[in-house]
Amino acid sequence: MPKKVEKAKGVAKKTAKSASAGKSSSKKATKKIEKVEEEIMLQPPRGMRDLLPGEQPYWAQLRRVASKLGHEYGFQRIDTPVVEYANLYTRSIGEGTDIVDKEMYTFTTRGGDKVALRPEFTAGLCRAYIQHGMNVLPKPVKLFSIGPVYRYDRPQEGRYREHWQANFDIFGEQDAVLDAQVIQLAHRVVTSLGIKNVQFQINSIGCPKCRNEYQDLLVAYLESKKQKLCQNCKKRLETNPLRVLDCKEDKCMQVAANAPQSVDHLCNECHVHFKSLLEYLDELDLPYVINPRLVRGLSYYSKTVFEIWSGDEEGKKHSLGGGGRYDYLVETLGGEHTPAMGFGLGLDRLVAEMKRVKAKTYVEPKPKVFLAQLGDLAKKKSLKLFSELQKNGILVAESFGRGSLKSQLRVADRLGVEVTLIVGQKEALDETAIMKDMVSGTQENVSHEKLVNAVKKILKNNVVVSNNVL
RNA sequence: GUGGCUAUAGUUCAAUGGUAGAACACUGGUUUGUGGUACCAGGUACGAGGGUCCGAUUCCCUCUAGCCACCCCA
Repeated sequence: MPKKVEKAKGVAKKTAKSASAGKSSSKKATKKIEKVEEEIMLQPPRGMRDLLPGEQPYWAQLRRVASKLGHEYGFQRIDTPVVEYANLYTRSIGEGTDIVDKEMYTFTTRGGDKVALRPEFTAGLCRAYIQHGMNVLPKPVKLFSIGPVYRYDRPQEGRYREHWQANFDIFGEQDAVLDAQVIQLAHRVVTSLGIKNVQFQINSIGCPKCRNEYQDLLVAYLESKKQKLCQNCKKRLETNPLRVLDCKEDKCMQVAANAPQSVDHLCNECHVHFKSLLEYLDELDLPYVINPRLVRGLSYYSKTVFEIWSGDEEGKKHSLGGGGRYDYLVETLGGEHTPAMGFGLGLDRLVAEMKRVKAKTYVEPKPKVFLAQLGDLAKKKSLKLFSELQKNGILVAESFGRGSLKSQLRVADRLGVEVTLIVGQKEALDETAIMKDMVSGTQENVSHEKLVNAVKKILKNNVVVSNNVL
């Protein structure tokens, strides 16, 4: 029986004990009690986690870098719902893909609608693009999103059921220069975070026309070697033959090594497109390799596909993000023909990587002034003083809930403030405060109206000493 | 979805077939309105369910969760 982890332990234990003491005679009764006291699971659902204050500096830095660069490249922020109708994804990502077949968070609403938590951004963006008639906007339309996405996967390092992505998509432009620019942007985001060891894997899977021709060739080839493939790949042969190229089984890799490659069977248009992309990339001085076996798990891609790999020393590599061109998706979903290109970055993995390389983080400015109070009257006065100081641009910390001056000063010290203002009964009565310089230890009495300037003066003098926060 | 390892205070770790300790952290105090250090005091834990046993946190089973590998991807 999958029972819950119970943390209301005292209660729960008593229930359990009285249950066993009462034996079978009171089974029904105990069951009822258990139901009433239905335990709260003091943990999130599997594969989901809290991002605690301690690691927010990494996330803040990440958000800043991503949205700043997005802005500089002309992207506009858009937020689409976390939940969409499930068939939006089955239609776009495609049946036969792992995402749709086994990783979708699908459920039925009270109203009977089949919906799903978004497994990625692109489909929702396309829906919004079509719905709001963005095709009338000057092209290209560049959209940027950041938020959680969901995959019902089995969790392990760097893989969560709820994870965050930053997503960049460009609609309405088919020129390969955009592909290059998108890849450049991805590169700049990652390197701006201080992550150095990355490599881009690039491939072209052609357009529907040449891919179908290629796929026929591939299937014919694979059929001839069918005995040598693993169980999974035998199935893939029916559902998603391209993925056989991606299989990590030794025998499949051997078969794949001699398989026809999509790059060799591109139609003229796709060939030219890929070639010019590579020419642009060569201009960019960016670490990429052509990986003819890179396929990607979403079936809407055409022509360019790419992934960003981080390689740490031990050769253990994992994907930080990926994307590609999807010239036919908008059309598939019912819009007008709109070439498009985009990519997503896995923020959880970027943060992990940032930690690994001890990347720069963004820390909110810390208060340099502490306001201590003593006694009822002083407490009343200091609440107002607190906001007065802040209105004048002085960040103030406090611990109003504490009584003794000693404990307040201890907190002040631990926060590393430079000035502590002390308001006691006496000061409260004559509208003054003791201004204590925490560095030198000296203190003086200052009237309320002179306080702001006096504090600013001390902070200014101390600036050189304490400017090492960021 | 498959396989392996793990599960003790907020955290990092101990010990034990007779219901558990430390460190750090937290709260308060060390005379009356002044910081670090030191000292004192205090609260908090055996993931859940079942079995073996006089007795289980300890042994066994199941579940759950976490980690790792596969798979897949971000």
